[in-house]
Amino acid sequence: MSKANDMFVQILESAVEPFGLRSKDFIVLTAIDTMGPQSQQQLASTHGIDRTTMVSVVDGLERLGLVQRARNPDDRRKYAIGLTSEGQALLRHKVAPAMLDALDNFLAPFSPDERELFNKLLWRLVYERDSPGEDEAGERA
Amino acid sequence: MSKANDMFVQILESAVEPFGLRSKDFIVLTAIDTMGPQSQQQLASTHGIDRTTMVSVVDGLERLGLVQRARNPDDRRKYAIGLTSEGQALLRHKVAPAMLDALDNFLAPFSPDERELFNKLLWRLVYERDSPGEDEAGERA
DNA sequence: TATTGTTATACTCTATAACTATA
DNA sequence: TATAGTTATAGAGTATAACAATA
Repeated sequence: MSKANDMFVQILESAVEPFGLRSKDFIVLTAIDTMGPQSQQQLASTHGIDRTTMVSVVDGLERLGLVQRARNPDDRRKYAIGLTSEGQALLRHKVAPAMLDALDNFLAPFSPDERELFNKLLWRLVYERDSPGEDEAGERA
Repeated sequence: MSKANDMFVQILESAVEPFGLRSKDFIVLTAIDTMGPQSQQQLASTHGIDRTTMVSVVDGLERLGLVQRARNPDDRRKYAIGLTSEGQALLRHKVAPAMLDALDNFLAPFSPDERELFNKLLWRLVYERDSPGEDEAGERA
């Protein structure tokens, strides 16, 4: 399991590395492209990233000219982190295709049916579970 | 994938934590119990752990009285790290069962057939792959 | 008072370099 | 000269605490 995940992570990291990105950057760019401009808190909490870490992630993306920090006029404490046109173009035409390629490479040992099956099993493993930590009364010493 | 692995790791770590152990410790203890006394280098390289890290892993296990450092008489540079009787008893009767319990808990969403299927798919994902990095000539820009 | 973003700081994990003793 | 073990050190990566601006 962990070995497969290590390969998975390394393949995805290698896919975005030529663009000077980490997989975290891809996640953030995709979230903005999909959901629209968001605050750093939203971007952080949605993806289980610490908000202080998100500062440097956005710093890096801004330095690359891929996102821009605009203030949210409705709540001036928040930013509205949005994609620049360059950021959107790079994500859609270069980075996302590279990620899809990498995922395809990772799943190369599987047939299309097996890919679907594997995905379903993984999904159930994560989400089809009794409320975690709720039945700890029955734990063994 | 990574989310499932995070759960996997956390469940296994929680299983050995009551014994004051980390999953790395379990791996080392099991390796010694299975293969017999080994040098720190063997223990390290076999499981992709750095040899300097292995020093502190063995330090911790020795402090807990679970392993002992004996010199290898055939090559006095090497240790022969062996289990103490306490270490073997704890591993076999407490830690290993806790690990099996944890694994069972992790795979709870699956039926027996699905567990076997999932294992086979994972195995193929890791090992049924073209020699990694060999066909990079065909990589895209 | 609480929240957003920021900075400085600390902590964990791991890797590198240099040393010793042995081969 | 090379290897096993050790130590000190440095580098990621991440988390905690405290602060300013805003709500």
